[in-house]
Amino acid sequence: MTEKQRVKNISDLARIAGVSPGTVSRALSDTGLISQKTRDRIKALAREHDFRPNIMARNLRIQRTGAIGVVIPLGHETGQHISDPFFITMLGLLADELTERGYDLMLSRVIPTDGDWLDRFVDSGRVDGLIVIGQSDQSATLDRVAARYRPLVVWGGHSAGQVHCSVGSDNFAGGDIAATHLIERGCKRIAFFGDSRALEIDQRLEGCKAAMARAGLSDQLSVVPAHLVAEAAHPDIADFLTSGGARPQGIVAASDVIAMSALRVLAEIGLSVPDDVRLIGYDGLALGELTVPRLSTIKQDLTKGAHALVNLLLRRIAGEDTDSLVMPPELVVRLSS
Amino acid sequence: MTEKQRVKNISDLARIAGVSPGTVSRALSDTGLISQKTRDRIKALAREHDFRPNIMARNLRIQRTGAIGVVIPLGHETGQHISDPFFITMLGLLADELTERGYDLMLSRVIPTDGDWLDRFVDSGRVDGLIVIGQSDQSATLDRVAARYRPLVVWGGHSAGQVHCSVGSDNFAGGDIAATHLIERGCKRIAFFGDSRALEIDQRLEGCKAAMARAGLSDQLSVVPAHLVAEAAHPDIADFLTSGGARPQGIVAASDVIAMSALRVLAEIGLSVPDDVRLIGYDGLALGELTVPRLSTIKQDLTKGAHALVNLLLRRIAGEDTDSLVMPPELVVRLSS
DNA sequence: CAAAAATATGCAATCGATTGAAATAAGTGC
DNA sequence: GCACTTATTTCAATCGATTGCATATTTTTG
Repeated sequence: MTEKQRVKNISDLARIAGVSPGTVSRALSDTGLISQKTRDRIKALAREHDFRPNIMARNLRIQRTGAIGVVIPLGHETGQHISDPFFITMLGLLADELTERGYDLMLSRVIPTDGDWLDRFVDSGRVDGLIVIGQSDQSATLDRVAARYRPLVVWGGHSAGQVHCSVGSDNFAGGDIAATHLIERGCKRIAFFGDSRALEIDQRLEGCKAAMARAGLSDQLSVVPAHLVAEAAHPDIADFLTSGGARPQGIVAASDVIAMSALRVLAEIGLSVPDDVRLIGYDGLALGELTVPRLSTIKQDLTKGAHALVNLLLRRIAGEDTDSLVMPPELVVRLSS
Repeated sequence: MTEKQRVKNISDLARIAGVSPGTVSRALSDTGLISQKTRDRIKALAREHDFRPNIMARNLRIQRTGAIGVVIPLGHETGQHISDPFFITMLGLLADELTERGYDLMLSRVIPTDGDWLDRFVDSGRVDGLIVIGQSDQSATLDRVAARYRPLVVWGGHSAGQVHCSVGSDNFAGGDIAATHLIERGCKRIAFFGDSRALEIDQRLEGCKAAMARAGLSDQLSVVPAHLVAEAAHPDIADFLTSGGARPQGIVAASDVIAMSALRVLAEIGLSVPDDVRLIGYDGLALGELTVPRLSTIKQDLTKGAHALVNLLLRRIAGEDTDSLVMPPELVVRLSS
């Protein structure tokens, strides 16, 4: 009650407690060595004056920030904003994982204009480690930085010879599964919607191609480089579907959001899903449950992914070297295919 | 090339340059006083050794962190995750605004279990200011903390006598507009989908009630406390619509995501939108463009909102006192109503 | 009961950049 | 060439917590 003078640092508290600052520090941080009695007394005192040690000073001294950077590079996208629900899902999961482990999450969206964006972040000393969500078209940059900066993990595709540590689903397999599924349902002409400049998407496309080839339908695949951002994807898709070419019987969308765009365009031009056109998305977002018809999709286990990302990162921070993780994707058949 | 010894601090660089650390500091930070010549020389040297001043030390000395906390309290929600695209949209915009102004964004999701969650964050000294997205049911906590901690702004509803500084749209007006719109289209029985424990949602509901009262339809409004989280909202809505009560002619959903859930349930039970039931959402998310039929909604200008949040926060950090901002919502009529 | 061992606390250097005041160098006027 | 500004640069204290080492206090033990 009688808050004579605000206790602003460890020395103030030390004075009040009649001990040295060092003792207070040790007492508060439970670094053995201090008798139970004084420890309790100091802790009580700290609570009473609601004193919390200054984090910046602590960070400086122990040389860690307690924060992990989460970066979303939007290299191949001209659109300004992160509008893909995929990101928030991943972000929410990462926030959970990191919080649980006592780390803060520092968010940064980046539109890589030069090859320097990642270096700047890494060297800023703001974070103890970095999680990059999606390679976009920045694999080279990621590899270069990963070679000198250990605590870096990436959500996304895995490619042979890649230097950086990545976690993701097997995009090639996913693309293959998606196309195979459509083929099994009788589709011959298939369109792939997605911009293959991004690594993961390219891999999904390659998977589709493999499936088509196996079925002897290689020449039946059209590729539409639809934007990831919903608003931008719409015209891409509309142009393709109304351009008068042979109408696809099946569509593999590189993300659930693109699939939703497609769903709307199809409705607008009066095609029924799945009767006229079969459609399958990619990601397995909760959103896919809300569409009409509910969206078939290739599901990535993001919970497991976020968990793995954080695990690997912490091991790397500890100095360990870690392998990439490729998780199997899962076909979820709902009503759109 | 001959990187004899890594330059890790300002003193190392000072030694190389043959000047004092103070001079290096001033040269690098463009604090006048240093001759153009040495300044250029030191900057060149810094670039050459790619040296960047240690941020933690800087922060400690100048007593600011350069980071703004963004908190999403999920008080009234039992669901575990942030799955509302509204958040990512807001988050993306805030990231833009903050980055532009040289601040980092520290993300934190909180499930308030005690009344202490906000204090902990505020006192942690990790951030220079705090943006809270949505009051949830934590208005009291927000008011209490705002009384002692200036740099705090909240996205959400504004209520008379509120202590904390908020930015948001006029939820009451929005609810009123939504209901009025449906009434004008001939709806008499109207249902409101949303959990009114959250302040903003309660205000939207009150707006609806006002509109209904004006039209002499007060007894025709049913309220369904649907969850914000999409997965959880679905059964809430399905139960209501299939419970055999009089079917509503119009639905006001408290968010676009809830509206999407409703859209799906309506499709499942074979009701057509807008022919059998008219539906309007709230938020004005890009997502609403992707639904079939495209979603009518009450649009909040989130870009302006994010801009205002950051502006007000920075003014508060500077010591100024600021008023809350209530923005007018806008009716966007698409095809669902 | 003294010596040895164990435990508790204090002391002071350290992390790395910033900044007010003091010192030095350069420039100006007469 | 001297006194006097003015422009640069250096010095040293500071931000606040941590921690190796030294010292003081207790406890144990022979």
